[in-house]
Amino acid sequence: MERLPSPHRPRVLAPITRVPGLDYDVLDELLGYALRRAQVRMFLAFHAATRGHDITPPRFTALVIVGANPGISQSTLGAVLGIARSGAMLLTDWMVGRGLVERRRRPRDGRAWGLHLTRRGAQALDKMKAAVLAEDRRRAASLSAAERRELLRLLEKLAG
Amino acid sequence: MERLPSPHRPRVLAPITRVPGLDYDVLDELLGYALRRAQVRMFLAFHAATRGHDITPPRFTALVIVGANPGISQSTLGAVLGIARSGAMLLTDWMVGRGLVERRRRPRDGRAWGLHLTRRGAQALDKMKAAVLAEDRRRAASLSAAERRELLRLLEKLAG
DNA sequence: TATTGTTATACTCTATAACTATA
DNA sequence: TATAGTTATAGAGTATAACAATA
Repeated sequence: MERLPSPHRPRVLAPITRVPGLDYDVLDELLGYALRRAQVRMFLAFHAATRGHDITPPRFTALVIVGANPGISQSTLGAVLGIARSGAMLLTDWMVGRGLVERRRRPRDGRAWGLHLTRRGAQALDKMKAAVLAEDRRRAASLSAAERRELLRLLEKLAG
Repeated sequence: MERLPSPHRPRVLAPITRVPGLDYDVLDELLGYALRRAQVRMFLAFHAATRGHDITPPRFTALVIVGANPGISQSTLGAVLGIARSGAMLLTDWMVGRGLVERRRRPRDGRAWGLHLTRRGAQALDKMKAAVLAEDRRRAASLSAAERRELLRLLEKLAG
């Protein structure tokens, strides 16, 4: 049962275009502001790549992490995403409700669930990964391959 | 009248630390994900620099833009921030309520307001700009000056 | 005691839509 | 007709707090 997008769902960030003739003052010297603008652009790439999948960056991240780390707990998933347990729970509910992930009881610890991709989840994720990666590269086409690698390196170094 | 921070206000993003021993799969190859992590780090810098000011990145951006472009309209301000008119209105209400900005009628166009910093707003903004810029640089101290410039250049190129 | 998952609740941000006044 | 501002309303995302089950 495909969920109809409500009038409020599309929620695509507008591209933050520079308004001509305006003075941006100190904003032009702030890494934080430059990061924000670049991130909005890459979010639009993400959105274009996943159109019609009802997916968001946190949801995609969660699926990738579950896929690469089968049996991970909801709490650890929340730690990866930097959100509270209650949020990780709602996110998991969404993945389970979509039939992409299943909760399995852990043999050693009756408190925690282990999360696993379903067959359908694995198939859907493979397609999404390819599409997102391709679009991420396409939107960064204004950079040379060397510049792209250098940007990734500097961002990693900055994020710590 | 200083507004008391409700239990919900602090709302500081957790630093997205990499969980050791976990496989991040394709996320490590995505510019979008690297940008997000770096941006969270720089947001924490912003938060540290503006502690106690009840300020957020959009509010700071708005104040800087009004300061550097006196007489700007709410709609244009919204365009800079990439938000709808209604949101620009609430943002302006906040600045006016804080005594940082005032709305002045325009002589030529009775529809639009012109936004201007108050004397108090100009003083507060000067302090904030200095603090935010210093902290932005401090958090990027893991980069050399040349790397910082190169990162800014690449981000500008990417954001378009 | 500490941790995992869960539920209930609250808040921020932003969107859409309809309206008023002015151009 | 078009634009600026305004108001009302709705939804997504995430937080805190309290609780039960398990460790």
